[in-house]
Amino acid sequence: MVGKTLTRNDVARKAGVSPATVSYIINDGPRHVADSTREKVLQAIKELGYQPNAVARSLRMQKSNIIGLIIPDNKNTFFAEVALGVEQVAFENNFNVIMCHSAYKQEREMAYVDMLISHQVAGVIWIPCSQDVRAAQELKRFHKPFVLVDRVISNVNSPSIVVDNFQAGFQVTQHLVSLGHQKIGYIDRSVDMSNNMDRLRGYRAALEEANVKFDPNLVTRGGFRHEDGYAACKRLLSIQDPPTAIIAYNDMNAIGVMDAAHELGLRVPQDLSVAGIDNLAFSKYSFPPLTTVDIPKFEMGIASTKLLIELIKGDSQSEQIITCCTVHLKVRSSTSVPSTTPIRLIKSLIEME
Amino acid sequence: MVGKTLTRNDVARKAGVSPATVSYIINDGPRHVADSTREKVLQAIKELGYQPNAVARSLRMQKSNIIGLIIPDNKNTFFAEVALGVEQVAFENNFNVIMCHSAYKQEREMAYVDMLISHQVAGVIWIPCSQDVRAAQELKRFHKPFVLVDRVISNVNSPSIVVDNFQAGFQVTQHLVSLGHQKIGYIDRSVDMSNNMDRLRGYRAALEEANVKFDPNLVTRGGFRHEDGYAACKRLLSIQDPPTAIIAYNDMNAIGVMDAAHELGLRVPQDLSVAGIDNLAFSKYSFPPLTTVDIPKFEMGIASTKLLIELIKGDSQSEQIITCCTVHLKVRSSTSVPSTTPIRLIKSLIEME
DNA sequence: TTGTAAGCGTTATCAC
DNA sequence: GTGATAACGCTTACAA
Repeated sequence: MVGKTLTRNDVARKAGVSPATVSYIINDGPRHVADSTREKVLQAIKELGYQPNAVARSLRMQKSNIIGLIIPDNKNTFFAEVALGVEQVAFENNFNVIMCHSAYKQEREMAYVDMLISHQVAGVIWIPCSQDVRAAQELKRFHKPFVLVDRVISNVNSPSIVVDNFQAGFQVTQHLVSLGHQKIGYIDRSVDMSNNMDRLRGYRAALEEANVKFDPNLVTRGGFRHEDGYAACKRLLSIQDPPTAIIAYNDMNAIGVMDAAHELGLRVPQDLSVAGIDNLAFSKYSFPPLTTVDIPKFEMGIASTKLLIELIKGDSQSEQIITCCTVHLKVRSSTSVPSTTPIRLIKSLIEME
Repeated sequence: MVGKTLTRNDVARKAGVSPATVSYIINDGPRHVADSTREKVLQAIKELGYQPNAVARSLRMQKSNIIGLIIPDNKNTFFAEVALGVEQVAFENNFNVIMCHSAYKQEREMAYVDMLISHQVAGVIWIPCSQDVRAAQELKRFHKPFVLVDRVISNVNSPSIVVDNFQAGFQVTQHLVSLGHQKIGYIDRSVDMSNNMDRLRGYRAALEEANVKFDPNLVTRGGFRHEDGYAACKRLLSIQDPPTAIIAYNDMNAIGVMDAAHELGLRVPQDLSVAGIDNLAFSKYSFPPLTTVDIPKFEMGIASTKLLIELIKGDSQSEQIITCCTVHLKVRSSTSVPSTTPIRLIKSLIEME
C-alpha cells in the first residue's frame, strides 16, 4: 500500500469474488461461504496484508466496538486496577477501551460522556465522582448502556458493581472491638459518596452490636492520601478522650496515620492499633502492623465489564441491580487495647505545642 | 430522540439551512458562515441536543481522533502515570486514548496494533516490552506515526521519549561511592531493554570514574517486584564479599531488599545502604532510609503525546529523535560504609541454613 | 452459493 | 454566502 487505502474491494478483486463474500468470511456470517472460496479470500487477505476498517463498520452498524471507561485518577492504584480488569474482559470480547480521566471533575465527566456518545461507544463503565445525575441522563438519552462501579448515584437507575462497603466497615470495626477497643477513631472522606457512607454505617453497626456508644468526636473527615491520614491521626489523638485504635480509609491513608503515630513516639500496634480498608500498598511485608479489609478492585473491573457486555448484547434495559463483591478481612497483627499511658503522654505533648 | 439517530440533516432541517452549512459551523471552517445563520444553527443544535458523529467523521477523513496507548501493565504505577500524562495532553487536544494493555506479551502488542490500525487511529504511544520489530513495521506499513516511550527498540527508527537512564544509574552509584561504598550490589532486570542496559552502563561508568573495580558478582538479575528485590538481596548478601550498599531497580524492589535485610537483622541504612531508581512508592515519609533517583513518568507521558500530536498534524516523517527527560537524585539519608561485622554475621547465618 | 447496490453521517467539491 | 451531491468502506437485503 502506498497512497491508496487497502479496502475490502481490493481483496474481492484479487480473490475474484464480490465484496459481500469477503464480508461474510471476515464476519463469519451471516451467510455461509464455500470452503474453496473462503480459502481463496483468506489467501488474498494475507497476501495484501489487509486490515478491515473498524470505522466504516461502526458507521454502518451505528455502534462501535468501543467501551468508554471513566475513572477519576489512573495514578491511584485502586482505579488503575479496576481499569485493568475492564481492559482484560474487553480484550477477550473484542472490545476496545477508551480511557477517560475525570480528575474528580464533574465537567470533565460530562465532556467525556459527550465524546463517547459521539464515538458511538457500545457502552460505558463509570466510576462517578459526584452525585450529579446529568452525565447519566445524557447516557440514557442516547440509549447507551452503562455500569456504575464502586459508587452508586442516588436517583440514577442503573446496574452497579460495588463492594460490600458496609461489611468492610463492619468487619474491621468488629475486629478491633473484639480486641477490646472501645474508642475507635475513624477517618472518613470529606465527600459523601455511597462507598464511604456505607463504610461508616458498617462502623456504627459494629459498635452498636457490641454495645459501644458511638462518639462523633472519633470520626474525622479528610482525604485518602498519605498526608490526610497523617493530619487526621494528629487530630484524633489530640481530642479529649483519644482513640486506642484508628480505622483509616485505605492503606495509603493508614501509613500516614502510622507515620504520625511514630512521630509522636507511639508504637504501632502496641500503643495504637491501625487498620485500613482497601489494600493499596504494594508491599505485603512492609506494614505488618496494619490490618486491612481487602477490596477486590480487579474483580470489580471484570464483573462490571462482563455485565456491560451482557447489556450491550442483550440490549436489555438497564435496571438498577446492585451487585456486591465480597470483601475479606486480612489480620496482620492482633493487639489488644494498649495501656492508655502513652496516649495520655502524646496528648500532653500535642497540647504543649 | 427515540429510535432514529439524530443527524446533521435534522439540525439543518430545523434551522432551515443545508447540512453543509451545519458542518462549517461545527468545524469552524473551512468556509465562512454569516453570523445570523450561525446563530440559528447553534440554537437548533442546542434544542435538539445534537452530538456530531465522530465515526462518520473519521470515515470521511480517513483518520480518527484516537490515539492508541500501548502499555505493559496499568497496575504498575510507573506505566499508570505515563498513561495519565498521555491522557491529559490528548484531552487538551481533543484526542481520545484507547488503552491497550500488552501484559508484557509481544503477541498482545501485535494484536493491539492491528486493532488500532483498524480503528484508523491518528497515532500510537507505545511502551514496548521487547525488541521485536514486527509491530513497529506494521505501524510503518500503514503510515501510522508512533512514539516509543521509556525504551527504544534497536533497528526501529522512530522518535522516542526516554529518561536519561544512564544518568540515573550514574548518579545513584556516584552518590553511594561518595559515601565510601566500594562494594555496591546492583539488581538488574532479567530482560534486556534499553532502559535497564543504560542504567547498568551508568553504574559501571560511575565506578570507573571513581576507580572502583567492577565486580560482576555484585550484579544480580531479577524482576522489579517486591519479591524479586527480596530474593536478590538475599542472593547478594550470600556471596563471598557481600556488598555494603545495594541499588535496586525501583522502590518496590528496594523495599523488598529492605525487608530481606531487616529479616536478616541488618538495619537500613546503618548496616546496609539501599537505593532505588524510580520512585514508585506513594509514601514520602515511610521509607526514610531509601535514596532514589526520581523518574518523571507523568512528564514522559506529556512529552510523548505532544510529540505525537506534532507528528500527526505535521504528518512529517518520523525520524529517530531520542529525547531524554532529566532525572533527579533524591537523597533521603546519607550513611557511609558500615562496619563489615553485621554483613559477615549475616553471611554466616545464611550459610548455616 | 454468490453478486449488486443502498445507505450509515460525515466532508468537500461542485455549482449557484 | 449557501445548497446539492459524490465519496469514505462497510453490512446486508435482495437478486440471480
